[in-house]
Amino acid sequence: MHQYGLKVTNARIKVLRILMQSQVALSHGDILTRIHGNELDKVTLYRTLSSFVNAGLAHKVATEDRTWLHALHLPEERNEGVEDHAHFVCDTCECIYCLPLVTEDMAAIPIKESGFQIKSHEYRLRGTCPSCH
Amino acid sequence: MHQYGLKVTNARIKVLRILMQSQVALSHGDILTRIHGNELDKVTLYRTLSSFVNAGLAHKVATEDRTWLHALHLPEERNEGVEDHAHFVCDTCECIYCLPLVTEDMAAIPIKESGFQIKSHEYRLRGTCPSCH
DNA sequence: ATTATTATTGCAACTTGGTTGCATTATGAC
DNA sequence: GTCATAATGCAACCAAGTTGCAATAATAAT
Ligand SMILES: [Mn+2]
Ligand SMILES: [Mn+2]
Ligand SMILES: [Zn+2]
Ligand SMILES: [Zn+2]
Repeated sequence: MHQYGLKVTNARIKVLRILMQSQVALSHGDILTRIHGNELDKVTLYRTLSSFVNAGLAHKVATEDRTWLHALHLPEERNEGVEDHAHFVCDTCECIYCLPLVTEDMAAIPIKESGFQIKSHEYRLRGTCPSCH
Repeated sequence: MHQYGLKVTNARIKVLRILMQSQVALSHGDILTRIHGNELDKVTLYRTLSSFVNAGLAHKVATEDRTWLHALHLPEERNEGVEDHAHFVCDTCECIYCLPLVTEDMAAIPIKESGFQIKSHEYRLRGTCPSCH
């Protein structure tokens, strides 16, 4: 965490652990309830999460119901220069999975000549996740 | 509008006109300010928009700052059975364009064998739109 | 055309997810 | 250990969207 320019605090250690243990992106509420005893102010959690995002440790995903989910960056993104990955939204459990899915080559082609200059892209899939069928 | 099972009202006519005239998806606020004199209750506008969505006349797109934009369905979707289209988000003007971009074949392949059952998908591009460069 | 049925509208109050200001406390450089 | 600076907790706040309900307008029935 030092290497990201962040002071090591109690709150950050707890939240980082929780994010590391999760297969899916987590909401503010998800994280709060996973904190034993709930002993963490909600504002502190908001600020902890955005410190992770600013430091480049995590990223956030907007959901359909106007909330943010947070997840650590994928290992692929750490090592190589992969910026964009896909997300899978489960219709049943509402979970959002980060998928190390390379979509680069898909991007430019279709609207190449239309005056849109593409810099990045997100591919979002919906359906049923492995643990829901 | 009758054909969609909706009563023809003043509010709906106004909002439908505004949506038809726009190249990009519009926010609640965008639409309110486009209404001459502002003479439309904010709740009525919310309900007008969701009546359009429920009736199958329009659709909504979630933005990064957790609000909804609304746009009429593309003509392609009306005629054929095209369900999903792509969106282009301009970094500069923040506008969101609906793109008649067929992404069907891209969907299934990469995570086919992973236990995810894909039902629909959205492809979101970011960059600079034609009127911003 | 008049009336009756039913959906739509407007207003006020409310909910929810998240932010801001500020005094207190903890971290890490020295 | 001392000190500068950043993180925390608390209360108040904000903005997008929702709900309840009485008044009103659109259409169907007569
Ligand atoms: Mn992700
Ligand atoms: Mn669209
Ligand atoms: Zn699931
Ligand atoms: Zn633009």
